[in-house]
Amino acid sequence: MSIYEKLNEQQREAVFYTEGPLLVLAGAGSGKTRVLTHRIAYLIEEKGINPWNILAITFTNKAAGEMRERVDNIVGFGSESIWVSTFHSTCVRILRRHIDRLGYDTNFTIYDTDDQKTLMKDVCKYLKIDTKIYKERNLLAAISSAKNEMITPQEYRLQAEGDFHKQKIASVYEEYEKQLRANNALDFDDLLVKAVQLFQTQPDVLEYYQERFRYIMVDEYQDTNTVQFMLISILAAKYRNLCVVGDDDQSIYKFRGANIKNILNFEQVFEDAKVIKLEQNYRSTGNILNAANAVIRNNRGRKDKTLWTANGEGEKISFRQFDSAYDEAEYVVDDIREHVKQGECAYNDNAILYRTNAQSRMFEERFVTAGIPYKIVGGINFYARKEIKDLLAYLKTIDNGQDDLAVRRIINVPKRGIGLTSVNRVQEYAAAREIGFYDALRAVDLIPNIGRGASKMESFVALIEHFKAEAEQVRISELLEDIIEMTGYVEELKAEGDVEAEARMENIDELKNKIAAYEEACTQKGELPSLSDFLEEVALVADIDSLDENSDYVILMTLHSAKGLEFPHVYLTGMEDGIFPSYMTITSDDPEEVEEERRLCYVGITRAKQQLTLSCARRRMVRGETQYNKMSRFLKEIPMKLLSTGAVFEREDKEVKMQNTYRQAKQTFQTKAFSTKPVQQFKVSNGKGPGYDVGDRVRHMKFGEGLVTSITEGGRDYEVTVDFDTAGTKKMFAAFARLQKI
DNA sequence: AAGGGCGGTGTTTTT
DNA sequence: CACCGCCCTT
Repeated sequence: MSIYEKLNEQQREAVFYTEGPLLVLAGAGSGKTRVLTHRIAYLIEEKGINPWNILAITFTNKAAGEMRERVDNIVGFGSESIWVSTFHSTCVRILRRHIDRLGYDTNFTIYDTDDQKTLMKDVCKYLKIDTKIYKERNLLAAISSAKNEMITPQEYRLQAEGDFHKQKIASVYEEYEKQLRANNALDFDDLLVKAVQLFQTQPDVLEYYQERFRYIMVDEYQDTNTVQFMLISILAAKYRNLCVVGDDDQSIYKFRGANIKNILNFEQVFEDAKVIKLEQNYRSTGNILNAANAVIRNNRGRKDKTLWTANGEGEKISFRQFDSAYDEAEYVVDDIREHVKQGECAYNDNAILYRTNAQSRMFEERFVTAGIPYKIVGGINFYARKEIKDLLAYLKTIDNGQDDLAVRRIINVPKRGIGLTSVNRVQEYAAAREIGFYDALRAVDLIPNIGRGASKMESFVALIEHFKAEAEQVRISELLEDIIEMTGYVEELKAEGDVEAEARMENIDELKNKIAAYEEACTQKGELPSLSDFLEEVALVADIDSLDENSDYVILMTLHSAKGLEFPHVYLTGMEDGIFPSYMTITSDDPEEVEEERRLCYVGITRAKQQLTLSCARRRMVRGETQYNKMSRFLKEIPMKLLSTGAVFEREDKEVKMQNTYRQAKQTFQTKAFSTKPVQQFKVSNGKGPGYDVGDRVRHMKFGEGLVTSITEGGRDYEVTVDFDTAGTKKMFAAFARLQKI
């Protein structure tokens, strides 16, 4: 029983409150994962609930794995039969069993963003839609939000009454759905939508899962969207043992349909819901927490709460402004190297966070030159790389011949002399007869006007048929080997012989490793590895899932990816208006948008346990042109007293003044939506200088105490000469030396 | 059929 | 800057 005594009062209350709807408002770092794991343990150990009856939904696969592990450590048995997974994985698992009820084949394929775009191109071509006016991206976005609100194409059509633009989208939506179905494919949103539809239309299936999932827990509830809400409400409708955990201040996924009302109105929807607030933070120092609180306080429409901590104040938050993004990266990388060198921390205690993926490049370059191990999370997903998608398309074709997209992707990869004209002929033939592309290909001799393309296509079909037969016999790893061998895929890359081809081959090796790991895992679980299973796993992994705590590298990622994680030292970079908050949100007339950015800032700050460094650059290349940005408005929301005095702030020398005028002129020119107030700059107390003067005694972290003998202005920093008592005379840059006046 | 070159365009953020 | 689509050449 003692494990529950280590929890604080509110945590314990949440753990013991097992029956009926429960909303746990858990501030950042307040131990919500602990609550969830202990709650599961409590259900099993103390309430005698069968692990089989528990469903826990997490935000990432990684979080799911960790939760299972932690429960395992507490309970010691039965944790493997708890259903812990993400919304998407949960739905796939259910759909694999029952989607035939909705007229799909159970070996459906999952389309990623890339596939969706390809399909949308086809749809637009077919409907003769000018993609200059209706961009694929926007069409897909419109469809996605419709799906997130559970609006079917038919309903969309009805709502579009009298609106030409919407009617156009309705037609696209209809055709898009039709083609998905024809390809026996589901997109990401469909996974959720079809699961809800399944429950809505198949009472026996619903009954089964309601009986099974008597206790439901949802993590990161603030980021659920309408479909997800419907899914859990319908599942929980019978037993009503629904526990949701979240923090409205950390809702950062509105752009993908997250509905903050799900958490704000939980008590209205479930009138008898119990609400428990967790406000004690165990993660961060007082200074970090106060900064976070100060920022988030500026948001309206949030549930009132203030995080507090029993941890000490800790170090001050360091803030630095640099001339360029290049300088910023240089500083951060050097700072990390220095800390590690001093033995203060390991590389993987450091995380660099930024608003957009593009910002990672600067840092990457610096890390490469510095020879420091690093890992960039996000950006281009491993499984979205060309070579990986190609090989997976082979596997998909072998697994599900109805996936036209996959077949068309590989029919001429590597080159076999099958051109676009031939492919189009087959496509037309298939469309006219309403059969699949591959099926048409099998009967290629019946297709008119194919000419000499026919024989090439026949041998392609023969190749695939060979693989299909083989797939029945051998393991996936062997199948892939054979695909590579027979198609000459790697051979072609070898012939290219450049760095890029080299990287692609490495990726292919990595794919082999992943397949081997999958097969290994299956053998361990005593299951038979299946191609469909593997492809499904692949479709739903996020890059963040591959983060490995045991490898020592600096971690770089977007603020979004950082949600739910924590690091001893966090660098929050690119703190500039126009970057963070992003240009899109500050020019938007919806103030909610900036509020979401502010929540993102709150998430970023609260990732830090001990040290937080905020940085920005005056000048930065964005999309090929130099931008001059003001400091982020969020920085100004942080009280000065929380910031370290050693930080070098704005220097009003001539060059900078000119830049200021230039950028202000530029910004006023660009948009009037920017704040009309003059830029409020942080100032060092005496107006300029590094905070000490010639003749002052100073202290250095490593060299001890000494006398400042000269200060000269360098390019973008002061060069300080110090006569140290023990270490001799050193010249150093003020920004790096971090000298303290004594 | 395929590859190279040119111009236009555009970004938050992700399962 | 980097990607994509289009057009041109071979």
